[in-house]
Amino acid sequence: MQPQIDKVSDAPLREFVGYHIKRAFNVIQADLNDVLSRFDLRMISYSALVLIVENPGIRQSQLATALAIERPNLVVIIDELEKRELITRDRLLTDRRAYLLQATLAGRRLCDKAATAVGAHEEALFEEIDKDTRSSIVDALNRIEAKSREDRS
Amino acid sequence: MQPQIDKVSDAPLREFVGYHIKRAFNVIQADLNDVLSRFDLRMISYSALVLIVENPGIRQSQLATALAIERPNLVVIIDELEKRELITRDRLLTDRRAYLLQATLAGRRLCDKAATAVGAHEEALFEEIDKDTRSSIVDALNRIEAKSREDRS
DNA sequence: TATTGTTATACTCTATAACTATA
DNA sequence: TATAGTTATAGAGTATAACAATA
Repeated sequence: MQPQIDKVSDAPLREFVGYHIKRAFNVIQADLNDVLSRFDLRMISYSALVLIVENPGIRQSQLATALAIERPNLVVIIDELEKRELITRDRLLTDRRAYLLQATLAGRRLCDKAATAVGAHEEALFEEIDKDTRSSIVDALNRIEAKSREDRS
Repeated sequence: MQPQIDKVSDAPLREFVGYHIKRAFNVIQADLNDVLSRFDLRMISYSALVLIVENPGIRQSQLATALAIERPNLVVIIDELEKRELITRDRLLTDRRAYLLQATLAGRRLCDKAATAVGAHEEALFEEIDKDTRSSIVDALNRIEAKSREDRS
């Protein structure tokens, strides 16, 4: 007799918290990109826009570091935001190698609208989870992040 | 005067739990792939091997569904596991379109060794987080996953 | 000599259409 | 006609090397 499976069990993987984090993140990312598509943004271009709004005059290299992506991969993202006139890219007068990034009024407005939509989407996803649980989750996730920084040092 | 940024603030992004989940997941994935590279496995091929060990006789289409990847993308993963003689791929006698996947002894042994290493790696990452907090995190993540399933229905 | 931003390129992951062999 | 697995291919996302301009 050949063995056959009726219902697939992923029990051994469910033992790992990381597995649950991956599955939840897949859901969150799909939802988020769905929300952001209404503004012609993706997760990465939205994050870039938010950081430029929050940090007027940020350099491309600083932005790449903050987004944890390589400098070459940022170029096309910045190109697009600039072409849509959501940001400006000006030479730094005291160091003409660098560009300073700033959001335009249109950029700040789009960022606000997108942030509201993203916030509503988060609230819907997390509505069953009370504030205390959320902050203990965030605290735990921050500890994991910190863990990797201490490994690298 | 041109505005310049000394220290980049990602405060607006940190408001979103999803942002923390993404950052933590990046750390977990990098660490996990590092651990698995010792066994010449990646996250996806390890997950596939675990599910084949746990579900002897699983079909490729069932495995693709469980891994949440498309059938074409599974082929190359299965090819590699078969070439390494970690799994066997046999025709189902009652439906000669389908393949049944089973782990070999070598496959089960590698899976065990890898699972031990992955478990140790998880334990190190989560050591500061007590059992109760872990299970409340897993519970919350499961609710988020369930949320997306109810949206799609 | 080192750094900022850029170009070219490659590798992984993922998604879709179309094919084959079976049902 | 529908399904299981396959092939080919294309699109994201990400990584490295090498370049021009500037420091």
